[in-house]
Amino acid sequence: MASTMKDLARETGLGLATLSKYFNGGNVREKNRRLIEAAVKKLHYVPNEVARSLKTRQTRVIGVIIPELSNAFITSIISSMEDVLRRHDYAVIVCDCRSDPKREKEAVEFLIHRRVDGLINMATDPTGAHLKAALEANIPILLVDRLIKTLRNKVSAVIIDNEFASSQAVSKLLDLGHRKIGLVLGSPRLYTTETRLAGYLNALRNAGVEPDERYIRYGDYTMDGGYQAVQELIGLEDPPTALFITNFEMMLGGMLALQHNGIEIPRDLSVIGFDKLELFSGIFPNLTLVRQPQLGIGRECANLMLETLSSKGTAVPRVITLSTELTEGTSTRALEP
Amino acid sequence: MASTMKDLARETGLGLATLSKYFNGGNVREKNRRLIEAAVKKLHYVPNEVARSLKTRQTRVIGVIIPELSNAFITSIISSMEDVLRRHDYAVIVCDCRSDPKREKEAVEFLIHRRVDGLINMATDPTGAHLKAALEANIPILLVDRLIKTLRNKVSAVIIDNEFASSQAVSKLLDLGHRKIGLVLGSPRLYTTETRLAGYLNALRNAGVEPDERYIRYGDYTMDGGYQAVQELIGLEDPPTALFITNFEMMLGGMLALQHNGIEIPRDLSVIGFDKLELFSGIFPNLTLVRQPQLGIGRECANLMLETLSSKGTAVPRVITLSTELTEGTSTRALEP
DNA sequence: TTGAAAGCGCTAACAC
DNA sequence: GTGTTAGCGCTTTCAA
Repeated sequence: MASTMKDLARETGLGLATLSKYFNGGNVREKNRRLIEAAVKKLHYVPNEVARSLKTRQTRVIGVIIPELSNAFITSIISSMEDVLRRHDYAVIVCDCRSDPKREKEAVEFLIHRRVDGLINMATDPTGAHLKAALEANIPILLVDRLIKTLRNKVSAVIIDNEFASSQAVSKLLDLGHRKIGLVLGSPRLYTTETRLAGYLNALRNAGVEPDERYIRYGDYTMDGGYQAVQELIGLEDPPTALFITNFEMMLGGMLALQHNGIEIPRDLSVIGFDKLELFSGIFPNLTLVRQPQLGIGRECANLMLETLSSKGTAVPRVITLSTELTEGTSTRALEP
Repeated sequence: MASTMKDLARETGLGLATLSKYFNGGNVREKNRRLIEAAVKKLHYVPNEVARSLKTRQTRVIGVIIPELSNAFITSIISSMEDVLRRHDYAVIVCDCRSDPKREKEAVEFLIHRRVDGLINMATDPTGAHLKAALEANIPILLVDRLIKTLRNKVSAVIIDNEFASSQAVSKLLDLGHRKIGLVLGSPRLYTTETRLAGYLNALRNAGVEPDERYIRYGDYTMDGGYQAVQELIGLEDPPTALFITNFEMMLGGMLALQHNGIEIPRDLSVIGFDKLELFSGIFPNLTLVRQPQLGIGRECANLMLETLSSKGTAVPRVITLSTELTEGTSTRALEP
């Protein structure tokens, strides 16, 4: 059986209060500190975080709910987030809800029972219904990547400037003379889908180009979806001369579709993609793309959560918007008149 | 403030024991059960798992320590593992140690403090030194993917039959008439590296082929490493006619190297790879490869851990070896004499 | 600075 | 079946 503070008290002849103070960084007489340290070593004492949690009413655990763990964009965020959090002695419980709103809600409940100190969520359910219980339980919530309208001003968030990212990419294509620009989006009601669409529309309108519905496709953020969407776009009677594909998986699928159809980039079609993931920089080396600061997102999440936690409820919800970068490759070219 | 069982007791007029029994699935008079359910609803009662943990001495938390979260093979294991575990009301704390033995050891300590019920570890440190504290604390340990020699018969494990997988792949190449077979391995001291090497050597020797050291390269399980290794192999004076590349990342890197050198598969070189990851089945569609049952590995891990936990220390350490599958594509061909 | 004692919310004897 | 009670291992007043 593991030894407890009581054992230490007996061993050292000190009181519980002194020991507790020692472990929590308080001042203890030099002689006693040595006494304690010796006893700790002798008895292999390890503080019991569970008991401490019960008393302090904080578990130092953050629950993280994500749509998919098998997604490089998400794991790189989690990875950097967990790094910062653990360095501050917070543990991370990850719940993968497989993009299923029902599972997502269950995960919230699961984590509430566990009395997590905070919740970080890349939301699957765009209505935010799943977070109601956490809101009522007064658990700090942090949204990542996807805002939820009904929770505006109620919870903090770390996002990227989707509208700008999208309009910047599209403007780039417009500048090159393209007018027929295909857009491949994620699933319809998602925050990122809607904001990226908005950026696209803005850019077109600012350039005096009337958006054409046929050029807008939804690819579910999956590779198959991207393949399908691009397939449809290039099959149009009056196909686009340029493509903006708004996530990594769809980009891969899209590239395949182009390959299968013998369409060469940028000779036949200009393409701007999304997300640079190290692993694949080699495969399609020269794509022009919108890069999100994954590591920065994770870090900001961790820090914002830490800040919220240490403010003990006085913190006002805050939205941190990180900017993306358009890195130019060789997958776009000017449209000859 | 959240309500407690005491509040429920006051509300219902029942004793704590009755309530506790109710929540733990015991028999309660029908009238009382209704009383309790009404009170739970009214007071928004949520059981406090922390208090329960303190009393029962089990946290229902499993600590998982992995070398990298940004690795599709690993996340798919974790994903299926977490799924099963959460269904049994166990939470998973994931610690990514970035393939750093120091961080790995810290993670073990971190999790011990948290009083996790069990530890699942894809080990970075092949000596197993990091697990000593957990062993002493009598925490059930489960190794995944990589065995540790010094812990033999002391801890359970879920692995694949690396030797067989490797020798099967190499035999396949031998059958096709290849004698000069290049092997790209992971980092030198890793379990998987050593066992896959052993399988390679066995297959060669069984076929009466003397292994050639120049054909054996270490690619660190990274894409760059794979690129480099393949680059070296094809640059040899007497280059191999076939390649066996023992993980997914190195395989990608290797394919790139071949591409850059204008080497066509299988015309110029036969290749067998490792791990099928859905996302990329489209990119290199017809590779012959060794497939590991990732989902099965995760599931087996979860079940074995659950079993160990419910046996309350009476369970004998057990190694579960799952088999791989060699799926034939079109990346190999018979060597013409 | 230190010690005694109360209590965090729950479970599990034990007695009824 | 149900109630009473004593902890689980810690933190934290309050006095000394």
